[in-house]
Formats: sequence, structure tokens, C-alpha cells
Amino acid sequence: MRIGEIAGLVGITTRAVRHYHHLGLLPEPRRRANGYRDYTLRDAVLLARIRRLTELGLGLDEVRDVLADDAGREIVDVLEELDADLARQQEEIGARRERLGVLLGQARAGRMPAEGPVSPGLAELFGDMARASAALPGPEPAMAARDREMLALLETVVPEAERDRLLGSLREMARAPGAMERAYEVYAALDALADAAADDVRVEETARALAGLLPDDVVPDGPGDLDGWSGTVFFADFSAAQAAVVRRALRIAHERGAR
Amino acid sequence: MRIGEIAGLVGITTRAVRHYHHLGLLPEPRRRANGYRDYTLRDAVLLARIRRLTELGLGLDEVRDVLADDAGREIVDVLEELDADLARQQEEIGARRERLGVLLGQARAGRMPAEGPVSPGLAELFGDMARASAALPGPEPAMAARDREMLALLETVVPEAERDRLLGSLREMARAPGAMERAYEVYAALDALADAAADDVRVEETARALAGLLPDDVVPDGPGDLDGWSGTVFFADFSAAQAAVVRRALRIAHERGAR
DNA sequence: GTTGACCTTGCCGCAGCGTCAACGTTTCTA
DNA sequence: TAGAAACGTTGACGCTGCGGCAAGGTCAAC
Repeated sequence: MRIGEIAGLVGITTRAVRHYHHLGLLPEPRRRANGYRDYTLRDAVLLARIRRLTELGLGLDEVRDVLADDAGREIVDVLEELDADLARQQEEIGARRERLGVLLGQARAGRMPAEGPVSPGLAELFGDMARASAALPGPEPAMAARDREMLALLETVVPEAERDRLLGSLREMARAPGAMERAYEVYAALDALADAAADDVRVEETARALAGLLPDDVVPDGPGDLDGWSGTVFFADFSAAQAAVVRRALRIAHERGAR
Repeated sequence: MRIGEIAGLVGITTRAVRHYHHLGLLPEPRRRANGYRDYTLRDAVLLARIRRLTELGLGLDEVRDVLADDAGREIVDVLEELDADLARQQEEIGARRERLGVLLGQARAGRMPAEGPVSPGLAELFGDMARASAALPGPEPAMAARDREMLALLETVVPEAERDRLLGSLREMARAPGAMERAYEVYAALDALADAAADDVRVEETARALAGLLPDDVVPDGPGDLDGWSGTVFFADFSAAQAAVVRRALRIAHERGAR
């Protein structure tokens, strides 16, 4: 048989056959006078075994191991490991499909947030925001979108355990009567401070309003938390007045928490 | 932020961040005086979106598509396609695990055939052979192992539909009373002809015995089927007498089938 | 001053082949 | 009998999503 014939017989490509030669999985057969490889039925038998093994999901080096040792002992280990691996993959895919299903539900309903895929809990919070915003006159404050971005970032940043606690606090806050309306007032007030200086007279009252919204347990451990690079980065595209509001609000909330 | 800081914040590696730059997924940020990349919070937000999307299983070019068009329309298509893809993968893996489970059962019972993984039906046939052989005195004829190899090859070679029919015929044949014993007599007789010439006196009776075992529908369409290269390959390491037996048996079975 | 932890660009490697390229051989057809 | 189509040969690059290493430059701390 020539290479095309054996490949067609076994149901693989000639390229794969040569690849197996290259890897030493299949010994090079004798050559004809013209240099063509000349295969026998035994090669086909071997190739068929290789194909069956690879179709199970074994890597080519594992195939080589299995073909090499006739112990019949090691193959059990390889197969068990492979099965465990496949089981893990199945679970992973299942989890992904679950998240995907939620996202697809949002996306189909036209409620795919611009922030990209987020957890169900956060998606619900964003939905509440959308409803609250729709009930208010005028366009949504830019700061609201910024806040959602920050929350989406926060969600991917914090570890799992803390994430649930944090999300819980947020949703609890959002469910408080009138909280959404007050939040949107703060957003609007912050928008109004987009070009203001740090000593603007509106800073203090906006900070108080913001502090009134913050749950105690989403406040960082100390007000010094936003002083290092994280602070400069965090406020990178805030106006001086906006930054001042946030700093002041955190300080107020922190003092309140300390009492 | 420097690259290590943003990478740590978002939970990816610096290498990945640079990779995203290279692919144009994430715009290169400004550089500091020393050449270091200087990231902002917006970059972190973007990176977090990228991470969430890749964790869903999107490829990086799909991520780029999703990030690029704000239509919100295309993302539904991408997600649906992805979900369908994942569903297909799950089914594939499930099928593989099923086959693997059968194999593991065989392997754990020490009944892993030397021919490698085969279908449950063929495995059962091989099991019958093993039992029949164990009940007979002496070692198993080499031709029996050769036959199993051929059957395993045949199984991977023929298309699905025909495979089931063929396996059915084989198992029916194997269940006929005394068939296994007669088969092993033929194997032994063929072994005995390993060095014999084509005109050996034992050829005719062995061929008759073999023909008596063959179901009509596993006989090739015509006896000419084994005359081309497939014949020379098929008989490549048969002795002249063994080849003669098979040819004669096929002819007998074919004539019988024609009547 | 020197260590150690950063940063820079750039290139190789991975699995399992697909896909040219550039060329020789065989076989079918006009 | 010539030419084209369909095979074969070796060799090399491409794909995904980065990891890892090399050979430096930079910065803060001891």
C-alpha cells in the first residue's frame, strides 16, 4: 500500500501518518524503488489502534506509552487519569454553560449591560438601576455608568468569598426604600461636579449624601486605603471635586463605623 | 499602575496583558519616562471584561469582536454559537467517557485485549474467544490473535451502518453451537500450514471447514475482491498455503451464496 | 553598593496536525 | 505520444493562548 491508500483505509490523512512516523509512533515502512513508502497490513492494524486510542482522547505520547508497554497495567492508570480529566472538563463546560445561559437570557431580552458579562447578582442590581433611571427624568448620569463599571471590575477582582458578602450588602442597600432615588441624586450631583474644584461648596453635602448610602461593610478598613498609588489610580479621571467627595464620604462612613 | 500591578489586580499574568497588547485587544497605555507602561483604571476595567469573556470560553478574536461592536446584537450570535459549541463538546466528551467506561471495565478485570480498545460488541466476541480457547488444551493458535487484529482493523475501517450489520452476523455465527470449537480447529489447522506450500493436501479440507463457518453476508461481493493490491497486502504475511485456504474458502462460500 | 524585585523586547515551545512550496512519479486521457 | 491530473517526497510555517527564558535596564531598600 502507498501512504494515501493506507490513510484512506484507516480513515486518517496522509499528513497524520507522516506525523506519526515523525513522532516514532509508527515505524517507517520499507521504501519502493521510487522512494514511496510501502505499507503492509500490520501497519494498518497499528494505525487503526492509534486512531482508536486518539479518538478516546489520549495524547500521542500517551498512545506511545500504551502501545509500548504490554504490561496492560499502566493502561488502566492512563485510562483512569483520562476519565478523571474528562469528568473535570465536563464539569467546567457545564459551569460555563450555566453562566452562558444567564447571559443569553439577558442578551436576548436586550438587557446585556455595556459592562459585559457579570454575575447574576450584579446583573440584577444593574437591572434595578436601569428601572430606577428610567423612572427619572432626563438621561442617566455618566457617573452611574462609571459606577457600574467599577462594580463589574470589583467583582472580578475580589476573591469569591468576599464577593458574595459584598454583593449581599449592595443588594440590601439597593432594596432600602428610596435608596435608588437617593443614589441617582448623588450620581447627578457628582456629574455636576465634573469640572469643579476641590473646595466647591457642594462637595460637603454631596459627600454626606453619598456616605448615607454606603453600607458599613463596603467601606475600606481605613481612610488611608486610598492614599497610595491605588488612590491616584482610582481618581485618575475624577475631577478634583469628585475625588474630594469620595474621600470625604469614606471618612464620614469610616468614623460612623468606628462608633 | 505598572503592568505587574494591573495584572495582579485583575488576576491575570503580565504575559497575558502584553499578549493582549500584541493582539490589539487592549490599547498600549502611555509610557513613563523609563519606558514602563503606565495603566489607568479604565485599562483595568477593560482587562476585567476581557477576562470575564475569555473565562466564558470565547476566543480572543471573538472577544475583540464583542468589545469592538457596541451593537449588542452580534454578541447574542456569538454567545449562541459558543453555547452550541459547548453543548457539542459536552456530548462528545460524554460519548468518549461511555466508551472509556466500558474499556475501564475490561481493563480492570484484566481483560484488556492486546488489540487495544474495541467496541463492546467486538469485546464480547473476543471474550467468547478467550473462554473457548481456555477450555481447549495447549496455547492459543497464533492465527486466532491475527484474526482478532483483523477484526479490530475491520471495525475501524468499515462505516458505521455496515459495522453493526457485520458485528451482528459475527456474533450470530459465534453463538451457533460448536462454532467456537470448530473455529479454533481452523485456527490450529491454519497455524499448521504456516510453512506449507499452496498445493499442500491439507488446504482443501481446511478451506471447507473455514467456509462452513463464514456467514453468507460477510463474504465479499465476488472472489475477485482479493485480487488487486488489497489481496497482495492482505496476504502479505500469510504463507502460500494459508493464502490458498482463504481464497478457496471465499470461493466456496461465494458459490454457496449464489445458489 | 549591591541585592532583589520589577520592567523592557524578542524569540522558542506546546499539540496535532493543515497547508503551502517545490519537486519527482505514475497513470489516465486526448 | 504528450500533457494533465493525481499521486508521492521532504521541509517549513501556521494555528491558540499564552509560559518561559534571555539579556538587559530601572528602582527601592538594606
